[in-house]
Amino acid sequence: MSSVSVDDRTTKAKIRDAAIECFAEVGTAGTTARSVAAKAGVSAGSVIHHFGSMDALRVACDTHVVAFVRERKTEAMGQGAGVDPMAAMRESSSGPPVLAYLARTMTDGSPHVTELVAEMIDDAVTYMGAGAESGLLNPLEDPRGCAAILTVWSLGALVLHEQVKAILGVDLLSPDLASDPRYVSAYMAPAFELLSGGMVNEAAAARIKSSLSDASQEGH
Amino acid sequence: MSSVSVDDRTTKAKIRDAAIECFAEVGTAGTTARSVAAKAGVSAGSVIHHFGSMDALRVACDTHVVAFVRERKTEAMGQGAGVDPMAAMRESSSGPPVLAYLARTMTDGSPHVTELVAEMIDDAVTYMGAGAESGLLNPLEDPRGCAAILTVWSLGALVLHEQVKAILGVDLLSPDLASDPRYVSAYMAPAFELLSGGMVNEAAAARIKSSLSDASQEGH
DNA sequence: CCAATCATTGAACAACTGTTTAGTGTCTTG
DNA sequence: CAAGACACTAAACAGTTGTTCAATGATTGG
Repeated sequence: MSSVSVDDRTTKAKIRDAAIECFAEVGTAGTTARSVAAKAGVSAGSVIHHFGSMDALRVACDTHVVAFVRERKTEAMGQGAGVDPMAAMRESSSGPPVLAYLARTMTDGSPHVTELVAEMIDDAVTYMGAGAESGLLNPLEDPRGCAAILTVWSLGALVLHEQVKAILGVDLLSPDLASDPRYVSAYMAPAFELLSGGMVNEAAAARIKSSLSDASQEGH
Repeated sequence: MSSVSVDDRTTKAKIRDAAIECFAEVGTAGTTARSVAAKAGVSAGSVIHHFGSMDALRVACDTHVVAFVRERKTEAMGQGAGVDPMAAMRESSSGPPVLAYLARTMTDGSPHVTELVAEMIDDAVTYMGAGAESGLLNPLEDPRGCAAILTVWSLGALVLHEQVKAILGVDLLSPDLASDPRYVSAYMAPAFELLSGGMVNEAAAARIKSSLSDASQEGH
């Protein structure tokens, strides 16, 4: 077995993975060609030689991460709808830190990432439809709208993982998040309370809902 | 009236406001001393002269924005609890773009911003308590936890405002957001549906809840 | 085995960064 | 009115940035 602790990645792949790490750690503007080169164990010139420019490297990382996430997603969907579609990406300990990369670069406006978000909403619609059929979830008036909001909230919490850690003591990027008791008690429990009819009074909600639809009618 | 279209701000205040704009537009790492100077109509040396260093300027912006938000917050709380505590900051059209600044810098880990988030959670607890007394909201098992989750979701959506604009066609930073019919129909309506007991089936939620509390007990 | 392509490097480049400095006005204060 | 403190600037500084380039070593196809 020659593959024991031997890095058989291409130099280009090494550089790409190192860049993903850098982007995840210090952000898009903070990563330099030389820091990527140092982390990959090559020269700065080699980074440019393989990718042409730092912008192109950024694009290559975007497409690679998005493709990676896409794979894991379809993998996870094949095994039935879990409650947490992001668990698969979190728990893949090997390879570059794709979740941290997404959390960092989601605010930098990459078109690939925006596409990915749209796909995640599509997936959420599917997941929630399956949950409705199994009786876990109620049928919704606006399934796509609800899936979009829920996805944005979920991704937003991920982007704010540092704030979440400071406030709730929970690291949303931790690979073994699901088994963290604080995650269950401080994050999942309140979230479930809010989403299982705990927050807005139903009678009041009906009143507000009608006034909302009135207001949106005015707009047309 | 000598105040008609006369900028009576101190040079220092001009520089600070220009810096807030720059940070909001291109982020912490993207703003340079010269770009701030250009926007303020002064020289780069003057920026350093007034603030000592770029890091100190960043801190000054943080503290100023946080203080500004604090003022508006207590102002809004004095006038009774509205549904949207961030409306006041959004609609203050004059002055630097504090909301955009927060949305940009919230991921850059400033201690002042973290403090502010903690305060916003405190406020949310108060708001939600008032809502419960007025009958709009149900009493919650974990008021603080729910307030924290709701605040993180709300701020996360703000941080992802560019993604939200691309997906829902709604600009969460727009000063007249509340009167945008797309905001009402594409954001508020689904959010209300989710939070008014629309999503998780109550019977299923009860089952999950008990299993959640079991799991968190194991952790101790 | 030779030639040609490719990978890789260290040095050099211009452009930019934050910051310093010396100098010039412009106030305030005695 | 004189003098010192302050505001402000343009120029220069050292450091870092992305990128280029010439040179060397490795691979590979004929």
